[in-house]
Amino acid sequence: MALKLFNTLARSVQEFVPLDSAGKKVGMYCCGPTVYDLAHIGNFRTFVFADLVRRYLVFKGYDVRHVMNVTDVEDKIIARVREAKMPLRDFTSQYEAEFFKDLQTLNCLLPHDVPHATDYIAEMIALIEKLIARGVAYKTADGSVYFSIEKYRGCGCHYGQLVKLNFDEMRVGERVSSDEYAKESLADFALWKARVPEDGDVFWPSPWGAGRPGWHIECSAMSMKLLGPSFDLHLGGEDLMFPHHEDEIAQSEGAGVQTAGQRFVKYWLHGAHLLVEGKKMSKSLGNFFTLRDLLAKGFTGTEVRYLLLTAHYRETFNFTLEGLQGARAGLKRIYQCLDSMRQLAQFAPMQKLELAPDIVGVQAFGVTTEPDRTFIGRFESAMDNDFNVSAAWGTVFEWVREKNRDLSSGAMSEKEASSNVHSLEMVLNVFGLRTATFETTSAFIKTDEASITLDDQGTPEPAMRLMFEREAARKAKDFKRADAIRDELKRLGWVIEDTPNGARLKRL
RNA sequence: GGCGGGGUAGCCAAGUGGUAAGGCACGGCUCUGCAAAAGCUGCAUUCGUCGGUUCGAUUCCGACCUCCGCCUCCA
Repeated sequence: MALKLFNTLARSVQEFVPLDSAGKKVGMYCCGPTVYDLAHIGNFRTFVFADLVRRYLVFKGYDVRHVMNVTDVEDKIIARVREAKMPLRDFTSQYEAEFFKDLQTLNCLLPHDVPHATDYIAEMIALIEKLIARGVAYKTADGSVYFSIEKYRGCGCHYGQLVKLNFDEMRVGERVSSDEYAKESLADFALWKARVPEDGDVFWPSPWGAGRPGWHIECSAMSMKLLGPSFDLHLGGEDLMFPHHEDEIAQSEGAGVQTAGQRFVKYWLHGAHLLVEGKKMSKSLGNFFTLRDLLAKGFTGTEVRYLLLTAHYRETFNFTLEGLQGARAGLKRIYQCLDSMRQLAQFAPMQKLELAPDIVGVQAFGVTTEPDRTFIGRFESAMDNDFNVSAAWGTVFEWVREKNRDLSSGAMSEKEASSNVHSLEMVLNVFGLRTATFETTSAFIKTDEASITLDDQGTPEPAMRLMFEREAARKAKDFKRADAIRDELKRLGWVIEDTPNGARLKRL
């Protein structure tokens, strides 16, 4: 089955065919964070989507190289650095650390490369020199360098590939009075900005004098350095289409480094923004959420991730706390099913957060079981259709109901359970949601005629003791006592479930 | 003003020229000492409005209403 995706370049859905002649290697670049503040939930929608794309490509058998930049020099950062009176790196590294912490909470795989803009100044300068040499960039009197849209278009290049632009409204020769720089045309954009006093210590030497890079050049320089002048996928939020991505194309293709007939990027994917409670996020509306805000409300990264992955990436998504509550319930349903099947298949407790995105097989009874190909196939054809996660979840929930039915009627063998666990974990792994069951299940008492055994998964002593006491009370038909213990456990944050095989303790 | 994306049950959200997936919430039932979990079951004669094409449209076309995004700060 072939993956089809919406390529902004073509404004249509296209079959994904990697540039690699072997059809195996895939280069993927995602515009990363600008580290001047904590990232918000909207930013993470984009990064979680990128992570999904990567995981799905790996699932499809591709060898993916994922690059995500960190923008650590830029106007807003410089302004904040001045306020904070801190060295640039000290300032940006604190937000960068928080960003990666959040990314991990959301169970996003670390990109293979995380280039920092400030580490690639030399590459940017080299690229700018190439652009000047080819006549599509020019230096101004103050020592800045601009990209000339007019010259670029003059060489037969197309500016306006991702968005339709109306050049009649971008009159050449006009000046924006607020712009302190002297560029030839309004549409031109800065490749290199000459140093100004407000920049403080933030500047680098260059052939045109001290200064700092423009906003777009870093992505061109770093992506081409790490993935080559032509690569497969470039993703980012929809707002980056113009001007950021458009300018990236201009700079990268304007340098003439691609081989004939090749583009800078073959497929551009843009994720839609999200609204919070139906409105654009803003601090004054009180609907501005960082990940830590949501964690403080008692939600987990897993739940947030799941919610972000329930809607199609090209649709505006309305993020609400009510939705998050619903996400919790839905996810719980899936994990409950997985958990019961694991129990039946007698798997060892799940190991903590595993970062490898590929899952080859699940071990049970010393053998690797085969997944349910029908289910996986349904999931795959949904995802192949431009990452139609809603349809994919539909197949998952239908399958879960079917498995629950088998589970309760006793129609599922241990071996089938093992295969089903394998199947569900493969799918959950693509969503980056494979790892969370250990958060819910913690202890299980098996109550045979002869003995009581405990399958402990790190449950604290008091909860376990109460579970035993309740089990004893139930055997003695002292239900009043048993119910009192259940309430007590609830106060401690545990819910107890009586199953045909014994009691089970779960985190609330 | 230009360009683009939407409006599907209480909420979220797929989808198709042939009569509306899935999840959450809610109600009933089964199971249970009681619960929980799970299962079964009920829950949009209808897909923003009005026209048109068609044997048939939520799906195609047109107009309108409305929400949102981008138009050089922005995931």
